[in-house]
Amino acid sequence: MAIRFYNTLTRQEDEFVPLHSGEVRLYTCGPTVYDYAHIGNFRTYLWEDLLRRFLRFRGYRVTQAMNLTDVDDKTIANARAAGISLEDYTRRYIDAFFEDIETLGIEKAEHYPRATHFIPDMARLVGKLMERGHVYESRGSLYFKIATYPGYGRLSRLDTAAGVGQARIDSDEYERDNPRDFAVWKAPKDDEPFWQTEIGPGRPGWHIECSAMSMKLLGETFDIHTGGVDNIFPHHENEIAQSEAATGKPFVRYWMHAAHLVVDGEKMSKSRGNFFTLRDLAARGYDMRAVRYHLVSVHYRKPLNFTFEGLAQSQAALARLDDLALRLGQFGASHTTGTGDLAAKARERLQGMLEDLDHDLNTAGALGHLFELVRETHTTLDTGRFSTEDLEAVRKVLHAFGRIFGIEPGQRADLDAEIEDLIRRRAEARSQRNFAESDRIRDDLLRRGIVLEDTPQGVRWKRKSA
RNA sequence: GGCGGCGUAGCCAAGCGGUAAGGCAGAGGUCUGCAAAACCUCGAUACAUCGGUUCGAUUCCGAUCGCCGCCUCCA
Repeated sequence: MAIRFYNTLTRQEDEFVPLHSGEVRLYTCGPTVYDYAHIGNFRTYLWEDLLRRFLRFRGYRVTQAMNLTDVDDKTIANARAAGISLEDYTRRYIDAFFEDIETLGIEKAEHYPRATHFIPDMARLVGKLMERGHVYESRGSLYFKIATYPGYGRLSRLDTAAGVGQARIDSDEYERDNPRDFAVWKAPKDDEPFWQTEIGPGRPGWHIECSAMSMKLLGETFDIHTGGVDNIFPHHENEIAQSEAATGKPFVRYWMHAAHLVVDGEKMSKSRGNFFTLRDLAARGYDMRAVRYHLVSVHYRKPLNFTFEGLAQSQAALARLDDLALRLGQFGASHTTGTGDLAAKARERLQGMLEDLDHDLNTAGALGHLFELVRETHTTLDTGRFSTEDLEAVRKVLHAFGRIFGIEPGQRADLDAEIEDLIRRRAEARSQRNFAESDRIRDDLLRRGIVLEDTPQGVRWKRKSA
């Protein structure tokens, strides 16, 4: 079964075949480090992580680069407002970003290129464009002339002949031949950081950064480039233009874009008070595993309407997965009363999951198969007729889910000795049918956030979900 | 104005030509010392509306309504 991805370039699902057999080169547009990333950003990063994990699960070696934009108008302005250097300012948010992706269980990419570390490469790329006649100068800045690149507008399907509004042109501080021409190199200003390079002093335009770093790390043509839908134009369109104009080669083979997250049906914005970072959700007591589950459970090309009710629903769904894993953990080595029917079902459900994921990462569909298996497993376990093979097969599916979705079911921190002792004492009381005492201990543990469940295999504990 | 997306049960959400997966919430029941968990049963004559194509449409085409995004920095 072939993997198919929706390709923004072709506007259809294309079969995925990497350039180099067995290897995928992936560039995921990363954060501009001027502030904490918000859950909308993480919706995209989490989806990209799922893409990476899925490709790896399918046996590909993945080389991923995610850029950190540490020089642009906002970072410069904010650093100045804070009265510190650009580097000191951005380091704060770079550190926060890495903490956040750790919190969410996002796998580390192979490369996290920082724009300020690749200035010579960008200058070299601009130099190449100059040689080839794609660039003109205006007031010390260098602009890409889109009229010199015939393919311009293919990705975003914008009509380049039609100009943008007159007001836009008049208000612009730079002079350009065509309002859609864009800066590849910005003239130095006294109060802004700039670099001395082979093409003169200045700082890079936004788009040139991704072109230079992606081609340097992944090759002039690579497999997948991702980002949010808002990046389609102008960012990705411009990347294509300058990259292909410089090399004469196709830049990216599959362009994939994630739809936005909205909150209560509205765009997230600080002024509306519906702007959330990961830290905001953690402060409200939400489980980060549930946040991950929630943001990844909706198909990436559909807008995700974030609500706290929805997050609570995801938390409950995830608890069901955790409960099954915990129940499976109660069974030991050998069970041979069954026929292996459950194992067959497990293989079938895993197959279904993978087929849905093959189909443009249909996570919601895949979860449907998984929960079918959850019910089938409980039902079989209730009958008591199952084999070790059955248990192993289900565990394997849960583990596959864990690897791909980045959430291992049944994960829980260990208990401290005092809690363990209380559980033991309750079991003793209960075995003596001293229910008053056992219930008292159970209530006490519940107050400490530990839920006990009595089963034929003995007592099972878990942490109370928020 | 141009381009693109979305509208499926109380909520979330798959399916996308053959008669509606899954999750959450809810009701009843089984099990349990009691709970919890789990299991069983119950929910859309129906997929925004109206037309069209088809033997047959939620699924294709057109129109309408509603919501959202992009066209300027943005995941």
